[in-house]
Formats: sequence, structure tokens, C-alpha cells
Amino acid sequence: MSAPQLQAVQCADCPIRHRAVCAKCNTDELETLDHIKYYRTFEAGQPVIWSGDAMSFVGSVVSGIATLTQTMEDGRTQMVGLLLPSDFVGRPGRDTAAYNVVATTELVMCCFRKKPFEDMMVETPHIAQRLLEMTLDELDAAREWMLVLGRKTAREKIASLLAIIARREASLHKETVKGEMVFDLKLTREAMADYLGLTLETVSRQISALKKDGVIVLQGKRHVTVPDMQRLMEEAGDDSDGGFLV
Amino acid sequence: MSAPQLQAVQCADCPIRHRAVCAKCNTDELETLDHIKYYRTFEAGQPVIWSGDAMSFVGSVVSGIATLTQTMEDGRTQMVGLLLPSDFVGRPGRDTAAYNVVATTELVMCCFRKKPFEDMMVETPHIAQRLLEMTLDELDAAREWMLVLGRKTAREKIASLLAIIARREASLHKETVKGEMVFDLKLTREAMADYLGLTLETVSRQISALKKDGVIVLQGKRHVTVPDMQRLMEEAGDDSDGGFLV
DNA sequence: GACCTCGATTGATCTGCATCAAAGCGATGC
DNA sequence: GCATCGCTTTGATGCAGATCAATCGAGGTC
Repeated sequence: MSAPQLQAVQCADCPIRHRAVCAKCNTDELETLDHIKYYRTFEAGQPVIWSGDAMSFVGSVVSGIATLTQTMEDGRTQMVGLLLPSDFVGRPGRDTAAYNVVATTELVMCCFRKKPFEDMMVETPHIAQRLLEMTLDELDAAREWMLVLGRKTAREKIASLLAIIARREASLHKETVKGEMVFDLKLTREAMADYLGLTLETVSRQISALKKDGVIVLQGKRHVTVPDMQRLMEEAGDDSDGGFLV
Repeated sequence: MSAPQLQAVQCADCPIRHRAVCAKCNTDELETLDHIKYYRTFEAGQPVIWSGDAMSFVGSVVSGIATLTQTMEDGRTQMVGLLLPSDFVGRPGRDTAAYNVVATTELVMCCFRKKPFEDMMVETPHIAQRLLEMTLDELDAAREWMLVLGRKTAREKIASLLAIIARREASLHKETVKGEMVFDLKLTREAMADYLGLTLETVSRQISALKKDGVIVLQGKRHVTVPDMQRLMEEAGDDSDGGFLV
């Protein structure tokens, strides 16, 4: 572990503009260090934090994918958030986690020790404003998702999920979402089921059905081609260019 | 309509602490006035705003109840938010509404013209911080709701809704949620169905079932007594004092 | 009083998805 | 090569909740 390297920089990895203090060393031992910013890497499948645990940091995803899930005592689980690069994790002002966060791919996070981050937020107004913007986006996404969960059929749910992923993929590469789209599904069938409130068997069946009907083309189990996004969005039950804000 | 009465006061009606400019006159003609704050009243059943409409104000509920809903082209609708007194409506930085907002009871709102409110937000950092807090609470509520929509049975859904309402009712009167609770259901069976992703018939049946099993007692169709909140929460599938943050 | 309306209830039947169960398939290791 | 493991697909069956339809009951109006 190298010594803290203090410097005032603009963070290039996360959407929160801030005064970074140390961007060099990767370490978990935050309590012993004076850093407020540090990186952390997780392997696929590894938990980032469990619901109820003390949460000593906030942060944002640099690369990889993580899921936010809730679980009932009997094991039923529901995904309540899908964390892609630039998404923020954690809640200033709360010190135990409310959800399980699990890395589904290799994951790099840009973390801040929570207390210094909260202090920084009070001093630096635009951080709260930026966080508010991001939180409002997440709230919109959650509400869109509620419509999917509450009122759509299994087929529409799958189409909606694929459309959401295609959309986010496109915005990452600054493409448009018209015409053909190609991407890798980084979720297992089970994760998709937890996202959509279905069983993994139903997910599998509906994907097969969409494939048979030519709405999507699969190379292998994870590589998806959508020949016509318009068509997919119709299958999702959305109006023409309608609303996914994720 | 009286002339604007400019004054710097602390708003007692809504959770956003702000410099009020005019708190006297009730009017819809905001564009012609220099007020940034004003009150607006709606009758039960009256729409506050439709999805897609220009949204010239933000505000918070002073009294009454409103619902936030999304509708698909074929008419399927999903409630995505339940607005009770102190809840905030509207999104700084966006100028068309993303949801339908409908008053379900007589409703009084404390409104701000959007542009001046946004300016105020930039000048006054604690407003963004307070809004962030409220938005994070709403996000938590939305995620709790996603678990309800995605993974709970019809009976658990109804029990969850009753528990949420009892909880909010209690917090309004600063009571605890232990033991017996009594409250009026201010939603129709249809609104409950839209909340929970069910049909109104299923809602009716499950309420009857909970009544038959002694989990709730009804006087009339709307006045609910919960003899034992603990029992209701078990029916909702929540762990003992588990998490509804609404 | 009779009549209407609007929400709620209850019943009968149907169906989409869950559940239970058995393979299939690609990657990895021996 | 074969065995194993994790993920996925496919099949058979059952049930929770949707759908269709009739009735009820509390106000309100004439």
C-alpha cells in the first residue's frame, strides 16, 4: 500500500464533480487512512454490501455491472436497481445499507468515505444539486419499472428489459436507438427473472418466443441482435418513442 | 384577486424551507403574476396535470391525497406514487409532466412557479439538500413497492398497502404503529388495484378474506380497524418491524 | 315512494405464469 | 477422451388471479 498522495483533481471516473484527495492506491482499509476517495474492485458474483450492514462509503460505478436487490425471509427476491457505469450507490445521511448490492460482472467502484463526503456535500452546493438530478432520474426509472412489474405481460416484460438495456448501451456509446442494435446480455436468466418478477423458466421461454418471432436474434445465449428497435418497443407495449428514462 | 403581497416568511405548509413571496391570494394565473408561491385547490377526482403537459410549477401537498399514475395506450394503468400531505410534486429542470396527477380527495397544494423556484434552488443550497433527502425517501418507497409488485401474492399486496397507509397515518399523528390502528381508506377499490397491479375484483375478494380472518375489521366500506398491526405486517410478508419507509 | 348512479361484492370460468421435473449445452478440469 | 458444474431450455401439470357477469347497497334526485 502506497502512502496517501494528496492532490486536488477533477474525478474523471464518476459523474460527481469533486475535489479528489487520493486517487492512487487501491485499498479496503479506509478507516486507517485519511483518503476520502479510493477505488475498489469486485469479482463477478461477489457481494458489495448486504442489507443491514454498516455502510461506510458512498460511490459510483466506474466499470462493470452490479444489482440492487431486496429479499423476503422465504427467499423471494426482487431486483430494485441495476447499476451501470456512472450510477451512484449509497445514501448520504444513512449508515446502514437498505439493499443487497452484488457485482454481476467484474466491477470497479469509485468510493468516498461517507462522513467526509457528507461534509463535502454541505460545503459544495453543486454536489447536492447533481446528486438530486441523478436521484430524480433513478426515481423516474423506478417508476417506469413499476409499470413493467405491475401491468405488463411476461413477453412485454422481456421486451421492456431488452429495450432498457439497448437504450443504456446506446447512450454509453452516444448512438441513437433507431434501427438495428447489438449488445451482450450481462445478466443471467435468473437475474432477469428477479428484475422482472418472473421465474427463470418463464424468462427462458419468452426469450425463445421472441427469437422464434424474429424480434431478436441470438448468437450463443448472451449475444443479442435486435434487427428493429421500433418493433422491440412495440412488443414492450411502449408508444413509439415512449419514455424509458433509465 | 388581490395584489401581490410581498413578504419574506417561513412556509409552514410544506417541508421545503424557503423565502415565500406571496402567500395570500389563490389564483391560477401564474404567468401574469409576479408571485412565486401560491395555493391551489382541487376537487376530488379532478386532474392536477396530465402526462406530457407543460408543467409550469412545482409544489407540495398541503392537505388531501393525490395519485401519480402511468397509463399504457390500451388503458392499463399503474399508480407510481401516492401523494400525501408534505409530499413534493414536480421536477426542477424538466418542463413537461411525466405522469398523470389526479386528486383523489379534495386537495390543497402549495405551488411555486418553476423558474423562480429553480433560481432559488441555485442560490439557496439547503433547498437542494432537503429535496435530495425527500427524493431519496421516495426512491426507497418506490423500491419497496417494486418488491410488493414483483414478488408478493394478492393477499400480501393488500396487507402491505394497508400497512403502508397505517404507517403514514401514524407518522402524521406522531403515533407508534404497535397494537391497534384505526383509519379511513381514502382510495377506491380501483385505485387500490392500480396501486398493487391487481384487478378491483381481486382487491375486493382479498379485503373480504382479511376481514373474514380477523386481520382487519370494517365499518362500512372505507373505515378500517386493524386490531393487531404485528399480525397485519406478518400477513404482508414483512419481517417483524421491517422496512416500509413511505 | 320509485328510480338512478356509482362503487363494491360475489360467483363461474378461463388462462398465463408458476411449479415440478428432466434434459441439453458449453466450459473447465482430469 | 470423459466427468462435472453452472446455466439454460423444454415439457407436463396446477393454481392464483384475470375475466365476464350478475347482484347489492348507499346516497342522491325527482
